[in-house]
Amino acid sequence: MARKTKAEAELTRDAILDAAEAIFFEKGVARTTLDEISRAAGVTRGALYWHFRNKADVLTALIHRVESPIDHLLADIAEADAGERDLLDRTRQVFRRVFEELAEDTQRQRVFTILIQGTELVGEMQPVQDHFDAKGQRLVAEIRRVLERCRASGELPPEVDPALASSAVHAFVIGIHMLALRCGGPLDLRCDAPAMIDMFFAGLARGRLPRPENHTEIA
Amino acid sequence: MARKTKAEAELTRDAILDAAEAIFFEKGVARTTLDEISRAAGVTRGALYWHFRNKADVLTALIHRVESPIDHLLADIAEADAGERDLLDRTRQVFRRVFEELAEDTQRQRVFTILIQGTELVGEMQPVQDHFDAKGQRLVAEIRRVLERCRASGELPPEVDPALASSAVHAFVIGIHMLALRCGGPLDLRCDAPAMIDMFFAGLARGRLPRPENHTEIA
DNA sequence: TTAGATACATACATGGATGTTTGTAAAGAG
DNA sequence: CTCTTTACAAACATCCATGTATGTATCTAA
Repeated sequence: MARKTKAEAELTRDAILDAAEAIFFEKGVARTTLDEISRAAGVTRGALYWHFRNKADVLTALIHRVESPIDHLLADIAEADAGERDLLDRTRQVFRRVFEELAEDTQRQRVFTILIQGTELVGEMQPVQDHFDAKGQRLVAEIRRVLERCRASGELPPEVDPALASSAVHAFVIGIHMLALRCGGPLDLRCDAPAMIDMFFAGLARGRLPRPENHTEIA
Repeated sequence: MARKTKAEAELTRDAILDAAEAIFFEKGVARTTLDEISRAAGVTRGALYWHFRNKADVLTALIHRVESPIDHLLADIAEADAGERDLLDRTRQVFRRVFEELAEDTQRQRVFTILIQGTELVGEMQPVQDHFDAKGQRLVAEIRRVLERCRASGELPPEVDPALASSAVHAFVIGIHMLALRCGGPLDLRCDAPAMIDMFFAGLARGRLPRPENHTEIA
């Protein structure tokens, strides 16, 4: 085969990564073969093994293509930290921007989705995934009804949107699960998680707590 | 081989599930072979294939062993909904209990960890996972410093614990990513995510917003 | 008591993905 | 201009996990 120039070689490398990103995204990493990737990139496995050592190497290269958003966050926070006034509000804006920028960057979205994909539930396990998703939707709907009643009764301030808040509760609960259960999870289920729940609900109620004797400690 | 009685057969089935749970937990689903599972259970693959159709069937059986915590949640919320007063506070207690009970149930913890495991980063991808974990820790530390300054300056009420709140922000951000990026993600990055960030920070500040003109809309 | 079903173990058949090796035509260095 | 290196393609070797088929001893029901 005709040897390519350096620029062309870099082009095929990118093509391989693009193909891997697309196939990993829709089939999951474990169920994707190196032959599929190279074939989708218009080359053979020979090319792939020239540029990468194995599948894991391809994946790490994919990750390195999108600069870590946490780095981004850290830099922005440091910048916000340098200012003098409205520090909290500027930090809020930093976090807003993280998601606004992620919304524009579909490549980063795909790579993150690949990394997040739990247990490769795609394929044979798809019904399980769908089942869990449906349960989540029902949960959000229930919480929303509760929060609407709370706002009507004045337990919740009127500026809190029940629809948004219910989704927020869902996200919060999911996030706590992630941090507590995933490897190196720095969160303690017994102590941190309940305290964080209290904090979140106190924030929703703007700090207006009900009767203090109603607070149950761990039995 | 001597045929077992029904009770004994059910025992080997449980042994297979126990073994699968342990090995899935430490090696991930994709990198675990059915031979490992049956061997760890003290039987051969013949027994496994008698009780289950394939690996996915084993995994679904594992999931069904722990009743869905979302069902739990839904039931508890419905129960709380039935009451008359302090609805918000009782809902808060329901969510507290979810994590308190999860903390006691190590089996459910393992199954959930198996399901959550992202892209089977175990094995060759472990350094990537560790790298991300470290980044997360640094992020929490930075946020904590910012929140401490905010509390000192009065932007944050004194009852908000910066250490806890920083971890909460982390969990919240992770959860939003999950809901927005994962299959069937019901969250919109452009609209919902920033709004939820605003809501969270407003809750931290107990609704005390800074200058309103400081709120940036999506550029 | 016996015929069939059960609960496995064992052996086999197969594919399919990986890693490696070899071939090769052109690029690039001197 | 040639010699080496590059950037792959193509063929090979190998293994390993899966699925299935078969064997078989016991349980169980009639």
